[in-house]
Amino acid sequence: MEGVVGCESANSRSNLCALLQAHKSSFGSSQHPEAFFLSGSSPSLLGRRSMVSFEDVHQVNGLTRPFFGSFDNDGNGDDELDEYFHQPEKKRRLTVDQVQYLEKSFEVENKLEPERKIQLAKDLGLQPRQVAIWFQNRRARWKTKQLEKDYDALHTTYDTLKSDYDSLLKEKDKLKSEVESLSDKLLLRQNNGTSSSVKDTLSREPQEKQVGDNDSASEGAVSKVSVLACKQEEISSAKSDIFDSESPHYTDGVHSSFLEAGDSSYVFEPEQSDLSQDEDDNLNKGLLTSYVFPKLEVVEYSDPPAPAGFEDHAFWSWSY
DNA sequence: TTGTGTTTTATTGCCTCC
DNA sequence: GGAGGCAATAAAACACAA
Repeated sequence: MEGVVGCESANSRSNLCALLQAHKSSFGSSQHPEAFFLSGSSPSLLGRRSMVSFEDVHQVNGLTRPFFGSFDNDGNGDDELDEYFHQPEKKRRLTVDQVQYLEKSFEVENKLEPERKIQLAKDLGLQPRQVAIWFQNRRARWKTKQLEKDYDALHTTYDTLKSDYDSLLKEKDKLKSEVESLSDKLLLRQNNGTSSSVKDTLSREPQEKQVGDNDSASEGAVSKVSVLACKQEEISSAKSDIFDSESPHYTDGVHSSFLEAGDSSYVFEPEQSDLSQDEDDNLNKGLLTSYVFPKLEVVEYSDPPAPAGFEDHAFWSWSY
């Protein structure tokens, strides 16, 4: 038989050992020590830090006592008590049944009111303190699991957003190069010495398109840029789900015409583009804006989420 | 069998609440 | 000031590969 008597000599809050010894001497052979703790004696007598387990009193030679029953006198008498009280302290695992019972109780309510604790202890043949410790440790495990779940969910969200962002970035680069090549073409046409002004050239272009003399590259660029605008709107709305309107990352109401800022890269990137340096270019781009891309508006977009991790982002926050 | 990593039980110290 | 909760940690029990 293994008994557990834990006495914390340094514990000023509990004079448990003295209590136990005093109580032991008062035990008759017909009275089980558990009755001291479970039959209405105030558990507070034990003090908060006390740890006295009688769970193994009935576990003689590997026989597990029934823990749902009452604490009947097993009739072993003083010898067993003596043996019990002189066992070295040993940590004992709860039985599978005890754990299952506690798990079910935990599912119902993961906090433990004093009455429930006493009742559980009674049902399981454990000390109230052991039940409390089990719940405390169980809450800690539950919390860890929750953190892992939350982390996984956030990571999945992050991966999705990142892949969306990457594909948009590729598309943006592709469109950027198309815009550049079209601008070059336009410049070329302008420099070829036509008698008409650039403006005339530009204003003629829609009619050319209407009669079928279409520049497929230009048309493609228009449609693709429109697609880009739509996608950016999607991103904007997705972002607004994450950042609130007061977020410094979101410049509410600040919309720019595409290329108006003289920088075709501003869609995602704040850095300057080479194109913005050329004044003639700017003129042409302004014309392009008013003609080729008259309705294209782009919400200014903050820096993309860093791929190397998302811990630093303000929107990754835990809530319980 | 033994070394090692993981899980479970229990303690300690600090904090908050009443 | 006592009771109870939590984080950190110790230590026993357990699992498992070599």
